[in-house]
Amino acid sequence: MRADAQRNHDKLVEAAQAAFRENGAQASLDDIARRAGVGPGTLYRHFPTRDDLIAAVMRDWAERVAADADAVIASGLEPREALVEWFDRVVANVGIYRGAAAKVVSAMDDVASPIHRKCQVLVGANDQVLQHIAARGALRDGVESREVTRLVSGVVGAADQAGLDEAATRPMLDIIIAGILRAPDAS
Amino acid sequence: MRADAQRNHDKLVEAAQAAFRENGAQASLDDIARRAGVGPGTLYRHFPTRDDLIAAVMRDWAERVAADADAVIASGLEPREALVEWFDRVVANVGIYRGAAAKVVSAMDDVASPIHRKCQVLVGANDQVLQHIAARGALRDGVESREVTRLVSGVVGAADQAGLDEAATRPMLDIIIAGILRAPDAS
DNA sequence: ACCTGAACACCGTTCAAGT
DNA sequence: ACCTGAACACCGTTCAAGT
Repeated sequence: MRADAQRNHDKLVEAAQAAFRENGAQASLDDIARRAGVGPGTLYRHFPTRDDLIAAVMRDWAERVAADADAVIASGLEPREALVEWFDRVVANVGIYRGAAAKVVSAMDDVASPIHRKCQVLVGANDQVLQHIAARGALRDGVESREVTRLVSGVVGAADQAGLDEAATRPMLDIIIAGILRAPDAS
Repeated sequence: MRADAQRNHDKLVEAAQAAFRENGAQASLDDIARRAGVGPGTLYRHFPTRDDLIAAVMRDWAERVAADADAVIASGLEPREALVEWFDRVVANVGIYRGAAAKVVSAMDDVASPIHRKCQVLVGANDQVLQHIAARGALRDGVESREVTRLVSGVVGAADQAGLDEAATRPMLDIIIAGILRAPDAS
C-alpha cells in the first residue's frame, strides 16, 4: 500500500470512530470524509460499503470480547453471578455506539457482511461461557449460544433505541438469566 | 374537516399502509404522497412527522392487541401455553411491517411520541396476561409487564432486523418464557 | 382552509480528470 | 495507483402562490 493511501486509510478510520461515537452508526459518510480531509471518492475506494468502514473501526473489538469471556470464566464466580458479569460486558461491547447493536444483530445471520466474523467471535464467546455454566450442571436443556447471543444483542438494540441506561436494562437481563439457568430440582 | 381534506387524509393513510408493508417504516414520504396523488406539502399538513403517519396507520392496532390478550386469558390454557400463544400474537402484531418493532420499542419510553398511547395499550395487555399467570401462582417474583413488553418487542425488532422467520424466533421466546415462570418448587 | 409544486439543504454514490 | 471534486439522483422539509 502506498504511503499516502495508508495515511488516508488511518485518518478515515479515526474520523469514523469519532463520528460513530457522536452520531451513531448512521453518521454521514460525507462528514467522515470531510473530517479525514479526503474526498468522498477516497472513502469509497478504501471502504466500498458503510459496513466495511464499521468493520475497520471494530478492529480490536473481537479480541476484547474474547478476553472478557476468558476473564469471566477464570473468575470462579457461581453460574448466576458469572452470567450477570458476562452480560454486563456484552452490553458494554455491543453498545459501543448508537446503532452498533442493530448492526451486530443483522450481521450475525448475514454471511456476506464484513462484520459477520466479529459476530462469530461473539457467538463463540457466549458458547464458552455457556459451556462453563453447563459444566456445573446449571444450564437449562435446549439453550444454545446462538439464540442467547441474538437475545442479548436484541436487548442491547432495544435499550439503545429506547435510550435506556444500564439500570433500566438489567431487569430484562435478569429474566433472560432466569431462563438460561436450570431450575434447581428437588432431588 | 373539509370534504377534500378528509379524502386526502384517507388516501394518504391508505398509501402509507401499502408503502410501509412494501418498504418498511422507512418508506419514502415523497413516494407516499405521490401514491396518494397529493403534493408533499399536503402530507406534511396532515401528518407533521413520520410518526404521526405511522400512528394513523395503526388506528385499529391497539384494539387488536387488547382483543388478543382477552382471547388468551379466556382460553383457559395453562400458564406456559398461554404465554406461548400470547407471545405468538405479540410477534405478529408488533412485526406488522419492517421497522415497526423498532418504532414500538422507542415510542414506549417516549411520552411525546404519537405512538406512545398504542404502546401503553401493549404494556397493559401484557400486564393482564401476566396477572392471569400470577393468579395461578406461576409468575416469578420481580417480573414486571413493562420489562416483558420491552423484552419481547426487542426480540421482534432483532428478528426483524436479522430477517428471521417465526421458527427462528421461537427459541428466544422459550428462554424468555422460562425466565418469566416461577420455578416449580419442592414443597 | 386547504392544496400545489418549486425550492433548498443534505446525503450517498459515481466517475472523468488529474498526479 | 491513488486522489479529487464535480455531478447526479434521491429524499425530507418549507413556503409562496394559488383556489
